[in-house]
Amino acid sequence: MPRNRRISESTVRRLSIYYRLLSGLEKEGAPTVSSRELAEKEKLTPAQVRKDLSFFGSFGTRGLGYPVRELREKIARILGLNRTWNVAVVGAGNIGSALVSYKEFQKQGFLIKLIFDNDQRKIGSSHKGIPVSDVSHLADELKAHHIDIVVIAVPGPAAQGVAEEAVSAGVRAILNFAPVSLKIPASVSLRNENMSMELEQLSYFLVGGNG
Amino acid sequence: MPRNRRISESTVRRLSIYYRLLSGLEKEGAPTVSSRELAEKEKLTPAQVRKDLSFFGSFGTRGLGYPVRELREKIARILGLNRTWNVAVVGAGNIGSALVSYKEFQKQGFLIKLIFDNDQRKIGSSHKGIPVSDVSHLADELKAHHIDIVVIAVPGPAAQGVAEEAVSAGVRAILNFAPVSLKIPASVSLRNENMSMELEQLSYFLVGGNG
DNA sequence: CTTATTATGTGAATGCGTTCACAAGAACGT
DNA sequence: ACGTTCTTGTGAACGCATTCACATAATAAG
Ligand SMILES: NC(=O)c1ccc[n+]([C@@H]2O[C@H](COP(=O)([O-])OP(=O)(O)OC[C@H]3O[C@@H](n4cnc5c(N)ncnc54)[C@H](O)[C@@H]3O)[C@@H](O)[C@H]2O)c1
Ligand SMILES: NC(=O)c1ccc[n+]([C@@H]2O[C@H](COP(=O)([O-])OP(=O)(O)OC[C@H]3O[C@@H](n4cnc5c(N)ncnc54)[C@H](O)[C@@H]3O)[C@@H](O)[C@H]2O)c1
Repeated sequence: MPRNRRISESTVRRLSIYYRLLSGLEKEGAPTVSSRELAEKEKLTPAQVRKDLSFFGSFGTRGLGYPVRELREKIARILGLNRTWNVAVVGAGNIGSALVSYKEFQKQGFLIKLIFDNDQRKIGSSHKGIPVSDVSHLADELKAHHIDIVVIAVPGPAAQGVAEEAVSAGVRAILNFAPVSLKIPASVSLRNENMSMELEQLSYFLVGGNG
Repeated sequence: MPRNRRISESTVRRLSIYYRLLSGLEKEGAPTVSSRELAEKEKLTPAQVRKDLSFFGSFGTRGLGYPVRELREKIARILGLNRTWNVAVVGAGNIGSALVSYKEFQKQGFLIKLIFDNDQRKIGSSHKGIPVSDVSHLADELKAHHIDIVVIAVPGPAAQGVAEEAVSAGVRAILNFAPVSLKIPASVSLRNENMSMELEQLSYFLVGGNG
């Protein structure tokens, strides 16, 4: 059980996948699951599943598999899903509104506490019970509400400024929907969600990789 | 210039990044750009940039760099961005509506031609000039309109069925927003956009990788 | 024309994630 | 109790992506 070792990004991504599978299995009442079963549900190999889990300990029983409930709980702790996180969304536009409307985030413990915009017509109105605040108070509000994660859903040109404000307020995790490369300290975790890029990957596949 | 060779997914993803950077540089009027400059704008090494581009040919001039306009056009051809693609969105909910409202897709050549839903109240209404069609005619309409890419924005339980319909209609590329693992033939290109997973990766980082 | 400078293109080296292969452990039937 | 079956956990082998390092070439200046 090589704890403390650096875990690869791919492994962490797959932990999310296992977590989702295990949640489903738990609802179905399955007591145990084998690495083979988990692998078949996604497009993985049993060895991959076992190796991933082995980085965090030995959770399985030889000849039997992994205890569903226990493993799900263990992964929840590893991923930090056994608690809640305070989230703020910046940009009350199409994407921002969609995110706020999405109930699953709250159920998973990602609590959207604040929404920001710079449009006076939107400020003061409310989305799903959460009032839209003025982005000019961003840093102060982020601090006051102990926001852990900031979601950036503003137009590209505004994204860098928002990111810097968030960082200055002590935020250590950003999910960015704007199609720009944010420059922030390495100590802040950044994930980009670039839908255009996804479409471009599909396009590349469709043309077969040559013009 | 090792053409025909299999290009890694990471390389293709970075091509999208280079394309965006080059588009910006072209607007600014920059005639050439070096691998070092490109690398600095993203978080890459110059060698990475050169290696990526070398898979497709020799576009640069030693001592000078790459011609911005030419390289952008070349990458556009490689990624299939020098043409248009017909896109259909299935699910006229929060995400589906956000996508349809997003003008940039059209500018990039991803033309959203059809929207589908199964809610009678939505069918017949229109989003941004595109009428919402009944999903029960999905396969026929996809064929009739020569749809290249299907975006799945329906609730998880409905996603697999939509994917199968799309595949049966000959669609070869799918962008899936539902948090499920779609089972489709390997000949169909699939990209998943799972926002919950992105938040979970951030959460993992915040807890430091241990419970 | 020569030298200094800059920057590409690419084999070779490196590093890292994935897969292999098997010893070891647990359950179950006889 | 014992053999059969199943499945984990993991060192080792493998393969692929990244990085290194340098020969090559173009430009510009003296
Ligand atoms: N909608 C999509 O489907 C889609 C797809 C891909 C990428 N994106 C990206 O997501 C981001 C948001 O897209 P959208 O469609 O929701 O845009 P939108 O225009 O609908 O919303 C942007 C919101 O941000 C607000 N805003 C602008 N500047 C601001 C600032 N400085 N501070 C705070 N708020 C500010 C605007 O008032 C608006 O309400 C953009 O960067 C876009 O490129 C969107
Ligand atoms: N909204 C978000 O921020 C968000 C975030 C993460 C993931 N997602 C995922 O994206 C998907 C869409 O989310 P949403 O928020 O837009 O949901 P939504 O409920 O707003 O929209 C779903 C739409 O699909 C339609 N629909 C349902 N079954 C259908 C079927 N069989 N055929 C055609 N249409 C059907 C519904 O009528 C509705 O209009 C879901 O799978 C959700 O889990 C959404």
